[in-house]
Amino acid sequence: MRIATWNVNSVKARLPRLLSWLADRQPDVLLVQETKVPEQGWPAGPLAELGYDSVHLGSGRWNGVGILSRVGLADVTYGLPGQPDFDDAAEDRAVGATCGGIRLWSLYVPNGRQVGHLHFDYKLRFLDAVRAQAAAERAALGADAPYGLLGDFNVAPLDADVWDIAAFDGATHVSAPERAALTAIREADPDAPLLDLMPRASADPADRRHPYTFWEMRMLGFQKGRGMRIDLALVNEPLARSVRSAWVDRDARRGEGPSDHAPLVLDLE
DNA sequence: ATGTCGTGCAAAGCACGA
Repeated sequence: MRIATWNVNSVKARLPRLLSWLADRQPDVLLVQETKVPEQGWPAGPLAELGYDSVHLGSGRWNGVGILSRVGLADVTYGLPGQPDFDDAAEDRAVGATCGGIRLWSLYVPNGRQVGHLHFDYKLRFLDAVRAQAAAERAALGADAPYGLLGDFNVAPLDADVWDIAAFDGATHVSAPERAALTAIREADPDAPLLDLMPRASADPADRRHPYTFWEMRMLGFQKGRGMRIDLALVNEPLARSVRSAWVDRDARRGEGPSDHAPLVLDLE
């Protein structure tokens, strides 16, 4: 079984690449973020032609999250219970479902913009809602139920997860409060922490590069190797023990018209 | 900080978000 997460940065602009990626890589489940389409723009038909059931949460030009599955798609939850609003509205940043017996969330954590910005506080509150939901859900499902929070967290967990930590002095994505919020999600149950699965940088087992998942479009970030590992898979032990390999599909960042994010792929036993 | 994208408006360039 193969599970992947990918911030596609517009499902409309990326549809040809998305469909060819699905055909090539054959994931059983794909969690997508930043679809940037309302419901009527979701390409359920073309995805069904490739064998995927899908659900989508989107209402406009920003955000939007979805789940594609060919191993079942049950108990769908649209949005996080207790999710904070921004500008008096709940944004389309979280959808959960059970696929092939695994409880999964597709998450698009707010960017934060600048440390101290209203959006930064919103980001921290969103992360806290993720923590609360995961804690409640895991308690209800039981310790043996495989569970994973996947998506674009917009937080680099470690200094090594950005191309040059010195360039991030005072910036979002690496600040102490963001990392503390991430740790709080992982360690909500100290007896059963979620693991931040560290992928390989590519499908090549010998690849020793750092496994970035995002490179800025501006300033030729990819070409200059200026990446960040901000797309994460936080999984519990029952799911982690079945993961044979985790890798970033760097090739999906190459060529004409890529997303600024590469897919993160988990191959399970 | 920004050399790039993607979106939608009411457009034929701009504002916004990342």
